[in-house]
Amino acid sequence: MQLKSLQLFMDVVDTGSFVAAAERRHTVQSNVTAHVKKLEDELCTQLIHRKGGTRLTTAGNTLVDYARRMLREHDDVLRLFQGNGNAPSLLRIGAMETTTAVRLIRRQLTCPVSVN
Amino acid sequence: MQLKSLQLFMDVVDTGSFVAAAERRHTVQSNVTAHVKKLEDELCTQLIHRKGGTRLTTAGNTLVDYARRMLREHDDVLRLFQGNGNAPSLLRIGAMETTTAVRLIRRQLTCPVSVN
DNA sequence: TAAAAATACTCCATAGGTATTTTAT
DNA sequence: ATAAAATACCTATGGAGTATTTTTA
Repeated sequence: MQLKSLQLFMDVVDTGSFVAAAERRHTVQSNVTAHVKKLEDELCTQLIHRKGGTRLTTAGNTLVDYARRMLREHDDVLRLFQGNGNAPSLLRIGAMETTTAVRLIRRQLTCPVSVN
Repeated sequence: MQLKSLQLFMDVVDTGSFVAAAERRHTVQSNVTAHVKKLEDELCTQLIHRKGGTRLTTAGNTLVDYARRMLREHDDVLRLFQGNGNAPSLLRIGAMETTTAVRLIRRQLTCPVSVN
């Protein structure tokens, strides 16, 4: 089971549709379908009725409670760790050439870095 | 962040070494290293000191609390959903030919299925 | 020098995407 | 007829493994 699947599942629950959930998470509908389906396979139960607008099954309703708690913990730990002690909060980047700047922003920045 | 990473992180914490954690989870040491490293990258902090036997950093100690809660919820939901109502609890497989039986057990069984 | 962890690399599963088909209003 | 979900298919990322190198008691 993946947190990402639970997240997408909750997005479907919140928005009421797979399409809307995909938009909210900046992904595509088929990806949402795949994640929910995987959850359903893992738990061997249908979680969402797909007729006449999405509606939670009993099992789905049960899962919601657990998903909320787990995702809440996840959010908490992320918020706690970002902006922690030794990590510099300021990122300054300088470049002489436009092309260089373009190359700089192509690098995926994960941890905050200071360039002096 | 993945639950699997948190699980392996906790295994290191519990066993005191990457090698032992790998054995416990039936995987390899380099995999444990990769998962813990990924967590450290995501949180931009070192979680475990690797000198003189593994020892938690302050950040690692903080993470332990969250990891425990999340993994506990995960275990709970799995236990709750296995052995649920409509899923048959008995699996019976029959085959006339040895080769057929061999092919049968090659199929990864996820949800419980009854074959009559 | 004998362990444990890091690193380099390979391979394969699968997540994420596009395009299409099916289903239901 | 149209909007949403399922399905088929493709590609690329990254997880899991082997082998090796570094590290440190």
